Amino acid sequence: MSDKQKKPQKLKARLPRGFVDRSAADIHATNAMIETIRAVYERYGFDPVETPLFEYTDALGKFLPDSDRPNEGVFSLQDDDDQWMSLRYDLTAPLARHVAENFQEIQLPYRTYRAGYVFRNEKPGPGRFRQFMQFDADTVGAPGVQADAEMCMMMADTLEALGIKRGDYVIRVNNRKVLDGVMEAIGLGGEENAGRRLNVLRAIDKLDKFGPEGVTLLLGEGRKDESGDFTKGAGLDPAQIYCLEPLLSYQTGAFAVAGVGKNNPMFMSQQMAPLNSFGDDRKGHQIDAVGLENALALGYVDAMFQRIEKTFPDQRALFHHGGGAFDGYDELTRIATLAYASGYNGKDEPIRVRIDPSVVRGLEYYTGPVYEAELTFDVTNEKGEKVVFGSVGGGGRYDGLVSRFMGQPVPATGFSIGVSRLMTALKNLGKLGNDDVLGPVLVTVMDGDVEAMGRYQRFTQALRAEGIRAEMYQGNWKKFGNQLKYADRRGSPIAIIQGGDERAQGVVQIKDLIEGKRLSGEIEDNATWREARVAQETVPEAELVEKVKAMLAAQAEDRRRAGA
RNA sequence: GCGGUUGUAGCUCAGUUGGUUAGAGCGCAGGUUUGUGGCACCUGAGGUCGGAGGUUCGAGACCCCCCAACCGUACCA
Repeated sequence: MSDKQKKPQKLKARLPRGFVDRSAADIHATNAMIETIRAVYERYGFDPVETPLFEYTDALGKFLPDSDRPNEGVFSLQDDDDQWMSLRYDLTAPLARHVAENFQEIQLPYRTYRAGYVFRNEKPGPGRFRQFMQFDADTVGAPGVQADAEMCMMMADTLEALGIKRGDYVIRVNNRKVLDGVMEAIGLGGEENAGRRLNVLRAIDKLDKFGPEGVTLLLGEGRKDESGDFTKGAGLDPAQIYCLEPLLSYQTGAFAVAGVGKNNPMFMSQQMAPLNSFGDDRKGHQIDAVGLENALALGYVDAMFQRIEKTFPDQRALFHHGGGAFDGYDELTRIATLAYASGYNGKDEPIRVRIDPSVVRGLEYYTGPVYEAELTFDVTNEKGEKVVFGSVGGGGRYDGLVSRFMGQPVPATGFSIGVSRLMTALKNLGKLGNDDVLGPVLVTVMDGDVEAMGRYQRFTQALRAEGIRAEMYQGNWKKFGNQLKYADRRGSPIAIIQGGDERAQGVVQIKDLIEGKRLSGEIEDNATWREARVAQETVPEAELVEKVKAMLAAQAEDRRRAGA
């Protein structure tokens, strides 16, 4: 031991990586958002249900506990009976467990919603946390695509209820059967190719990030990123990539020139005259049923099928009645029809539910339609850069998830809204209250004896009884300046002051802190400022509450005018 | 996991080719003022210079290893 005494190392105050503390303003804003979303879901006839944050690990997914750590990606711990438990990473798997466990009591179709935190043990990034809130809605026990179509419409309604304008968002819809069929056709079917299929889906999923060129590289040999790091590709050959190309070149407004001939479908950009694209009238009738844009999208899918059929002629069964890819196409057509019939893609308004074959979405358990809510306006981030905000929620059909727990098939479809992420977007849109919560009226303490304190407390309670936020100063009352400083920092609108002089006369001082702050700009000298006692009124004790009410009302009116 | 960048006070950052006791602004605390917010002035607290080792008479700086954060990439059921 040396003579030099080291100071004891102070504990470092630090938040775990990927977690956040939430401020009062944030909590108020979140509550308001959740209430808005909830109202929409309720209107659609959905009922709430709540499940706990923990589930047995095996109920959550395909992962099974092995060694110390059951699996990456989830937070897990071992119960005292050695069973592995995990924090939920989404709200869908716990719902499936709930339904399976209470199957007797639940009336199908079961329409339900719930909001809550989910946890992912992953590397956090900007806007990505390890704990975040989701708000889900699901319909369990409804096999038809009308359930999926309704989910898309409800997502659209929800975004609009939150103040996002039509045209500033779009619900993009695809069908896993289409992607699965396409991959099967180009020789990626079967259990032995599961890994490659996953790689292909992952590559396509990065379309918005890397563009068609980047994804083409990922489908083939691989791609080098900015830092020089090389990402290995899916290893497809040129013929296979040729078949997948249409998925990559599809974009908002793109369409296929199917009519050039079944033997030579072409894919062109949106500048071409759209109606001419239907050289044969086989698709023409769809415009009346699904609207122009989705008719084009469906035509595009059809044209892609033709290209693949031509390249792999022995796979043609997949793309006709009874084939998987055709099923997917057919379901997409029906969703588009339902949306159009319900007025969701009106003639003179921006499209809301858009068929888009490039949507991949959640890689594992989806079995049919998948959908994604995307914001389409530009967002400026903290660094002043323009970024595309992208997806704020999504979902799809998961017919296999409940039946994992039971012997019979239980179809289900549902979606999830990323509450935190959507809130960031709403902030950027200015749709979310920068309106800070008003601080409490502060009853200051001039004298610290019990009798005086009792009076101050009585004032405070009288204000509270009228529904006014109020508090008596709880800090060191001897420093009076600090009391007003405190009120100022807290955003208190009004301070109540009663010292010995006022007490003797049975009056109180009511100080308008907001008006006072404004006037302080006009006073240079500190002494003058202190003497002036600006924006203060003296009223009899009995009129305290009424006067405060009047003053608050006047302040509210000022704010309203300034905001308008 | 892989690649790159960066680690100095609560925060944002200076710190010269290696040279005495590591600085500033903001914030915080106290005071001018035990009856009035802002502004001003005065005073003070606050540092294992991310950690360990090495080179050197001497390291915040140079070298090596480790750690962490950030960005990109991969994974994200």
